[in-house]
Amino acid sequence: MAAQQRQVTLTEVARAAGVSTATASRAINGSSRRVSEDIAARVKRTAEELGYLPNLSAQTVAKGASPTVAVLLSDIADPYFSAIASGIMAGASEAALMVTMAASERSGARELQMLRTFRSQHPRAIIVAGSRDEENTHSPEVTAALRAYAETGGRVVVISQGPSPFDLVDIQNHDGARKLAHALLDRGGAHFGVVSGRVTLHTNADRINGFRTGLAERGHTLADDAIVEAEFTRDGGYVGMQELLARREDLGAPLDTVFVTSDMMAFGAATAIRDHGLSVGADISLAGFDNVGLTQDVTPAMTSVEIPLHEVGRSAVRMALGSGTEPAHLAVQTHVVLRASTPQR
Amino acid sequence: MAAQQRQVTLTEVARAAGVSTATASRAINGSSRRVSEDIAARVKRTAEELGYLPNLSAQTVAKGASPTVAVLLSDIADPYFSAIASGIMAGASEAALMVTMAASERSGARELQMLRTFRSQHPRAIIVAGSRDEENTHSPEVTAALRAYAETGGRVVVISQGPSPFDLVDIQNHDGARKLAHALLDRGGAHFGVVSGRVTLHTNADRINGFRTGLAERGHTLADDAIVEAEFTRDGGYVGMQELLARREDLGAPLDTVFVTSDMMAFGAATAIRDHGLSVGADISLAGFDNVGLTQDVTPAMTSVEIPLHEVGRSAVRMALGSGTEPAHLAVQTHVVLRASTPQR
DNA sequence: TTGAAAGCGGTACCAG
DNA sequence: CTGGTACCGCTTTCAA
Repeated sequence: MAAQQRQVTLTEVARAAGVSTATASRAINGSSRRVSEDIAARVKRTAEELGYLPNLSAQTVAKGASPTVAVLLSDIADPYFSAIASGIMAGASEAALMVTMAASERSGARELQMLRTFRSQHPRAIIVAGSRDEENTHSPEVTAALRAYAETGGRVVVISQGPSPFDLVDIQNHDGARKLAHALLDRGGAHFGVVSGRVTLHTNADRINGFRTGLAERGHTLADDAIVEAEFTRDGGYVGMQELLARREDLGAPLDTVFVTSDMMAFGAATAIRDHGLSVGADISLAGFDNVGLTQDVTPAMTSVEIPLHEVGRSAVRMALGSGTEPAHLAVQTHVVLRASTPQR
Repeated sequence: MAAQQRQVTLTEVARAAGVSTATASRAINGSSRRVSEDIAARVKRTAEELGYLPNLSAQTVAKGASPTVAVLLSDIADPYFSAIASGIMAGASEAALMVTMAASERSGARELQMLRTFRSQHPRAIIVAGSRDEENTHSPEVTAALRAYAETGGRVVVISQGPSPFDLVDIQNHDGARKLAHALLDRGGAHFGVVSGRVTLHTNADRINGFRTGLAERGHTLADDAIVEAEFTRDGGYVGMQELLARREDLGAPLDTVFVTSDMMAFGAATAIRDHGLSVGADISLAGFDNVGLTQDVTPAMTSVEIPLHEVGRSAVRMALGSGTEPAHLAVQTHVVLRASTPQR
C-alpha cells in the first residue's frame, strides 16, 4: 500500500511557483482577481502539475460559509423525495454547490439532530423537504433551530408547508385535488370516496379539502364517512381501501370513484380493490396524487395529479441562492393526468 | 430581520466557563478525555446555554479528515439508486457520519468533476454506486482520481463492479440470473428471450450470462437473436420488447418467457406486450431484476430477483469504516421472487 | 499587482 | 488534569 501521501497545499504550490500564498490563492480561487495574466497562468500550471486540490474545509473556515446546500428529507427511498432530491442535486450542480443530505426517517428527534449537524457545517442553505410526513408544520424545536440558523445568515427553504416564516416552495395540493375532482366529475363519477394518509398532515388535509371543494363547486358532496384515514404508505393504501369498501358495503352506499391522496397508497389501494373481487376502472375508478413515474406502467394506468417534483427541487436551490431579504414564496402548479383507471362512466 | 448574528465559538465558551480553549475542546469534543467531571460538566453547560455548535470545517481542517462519506451515483431518481442511498444514509447515521451526495447523470466528465469536489472535502470515504450505468468498469481518469484519493488515506468503496482494486460490495448478478433461469424452467418456460440494457455494461452482461448459464445447466440454450439490446430505462424496455416480439414473429420462432434485465425496463416491456395485443403471464411470462418495491403492485405482479439494496448501502458504509489494509470484498446474495407474471405453464 | 501577516475555529503537543 | 501555543490550509486586509 502506498505511503500515506499528504495532499498538496496552496503553500506548496505558491512556493513551487515562486509566489506568495496570497497571490496563489488569488490566482487559483481568485475573488477580486487582480493577478497578472502570466503569473496567474504559471500558478495554475504548477497547481495542475502538483495535482493541487483546494481544501474545502479550510476555505470554509476562512470564508465563513461552505459552498453547500444541506437537504433534510424523511426518506430518500420514497420516489416523491428522490425526485425532489434529484432536482436539488441538478440545481446544486448548476450552481456549483455540493449537497449534503440526511433522512429523518420520520423521527422528530433525528430531524433535530440532523439539523444540528447541518448547522455545524455552515451550508449556504438548508432545504427541508421532509415535512409532508410530519405531524406538525414543524415542531417548535425544529422551527427554533431553523430560525437560529437563519439568524446566522443561512437561508432556509421549505418545500410544501403552507405558510412559513421561511422561503417556501409551495406545491398546490389543494388546487390540484380540486381540479382532479372536476375531472372525475366530467368522467361521470357520482359516488366518491377518499383514502387518505393521516389528515393531521397538511398535505393530506389540503388534498382532501381541495377535492371536497372541487366537488362542492359542482354541487356534489363528500360524506365524512366516505373518507378513510390510513398510513401514508403503500400498505396503508391497501388497508384503507379495504376499510372503505367494507364501510360502503355495510351502509349499502354506492361507490364508483375513489381518490387516494398519494400514488404509493393508490397502488396498494388498487391491489385491495382486486383482492376484493372488483376491477379497477370498470367497477371503481381510482385516482392517485403525485404522478410518480410508474403510474403509467401499472394496469390500468393510474390517473394522478402531477407535481413537477424535479422542478420543485431545482427551484428550491435557486430560491436558496436568491438575495431577497423577504422570505420568498413560489407557488408550484400541479395538473391532472387522466388515465385508464378513471374511464368515462 | 434580525442582525446577522455570529455563531458562538469554542473560545467564547471557554472564556465564559473560565477555562482554556484546550480544556473546552476536550470537554466538548473530547478525544483523550482527561477532564475532571465537574469542569467538563460546567463547560458543557455553558456551551449549551450559549447555544454553541462546533464548526465542522474547523474541526476538519484541524484534524485532517471530515466525518463524512461522499456518495457518487448516476441518478438518485432511479429507485435502484435511491434504495442504495437510503441504506447508505442509514449506515452513515449509525456511524455518526454525514453524507455528501452527487449524481453523475451518466456523464463521465461530470463524474470526474464531482470526484474532484469530493476529494476537496477530505471525506472519510467515497462510495461509488453509479457504475452500473457506465460503459467501463471505470474510465482511467476516474480510477486515477479514486486511487489518488485512496493514497491520501481515503477509503473507496465500489458497489457492484466485478473485480476492483478498491473495497467492493459485489452484487451477485450472475448468480441471481442463473437461479432465475432455473426457476423459470421449473415453471415450464421453454422458449426464452432477453431484453437487456447495453451489454457493454457489466451488470447487463453478468445478468445475461448468468441467465444463459442457468439455462445451459438444464440443457437449454438461448439464441443470440433472442437477445435484444436497448436503453437501460423504462422506455428502453418498451422499445426492446417491441423489437423482440417483431423479431420472433418474423422468424416464426416461438416465445413464451422473457427475462428483462431490470425492473424498470420490465415495466416498459410489460406495456409493450400489452400494446402488442398479448397478455403478460398468459401469453408471455415476464421477469425483471432488482425487485423494486412496485414489482408487487403492477398487474400481474412481476417476478424479479431481489437485491437487498438497503443492506448494500449499509454494508458499503461499514466497509468504508473498516480498518483492513487489504481491499475488502463482500458478496451480496440475490434471490428469486416468483410472482404472477411467470405463471406455471 | 504582490507580499506579509493576522485571523477563521479548532486540535493536540508540550510543559507545568 | 489543565493551560499555552503552534499549527491545520486558506482568505483577506494592509502596506509596499
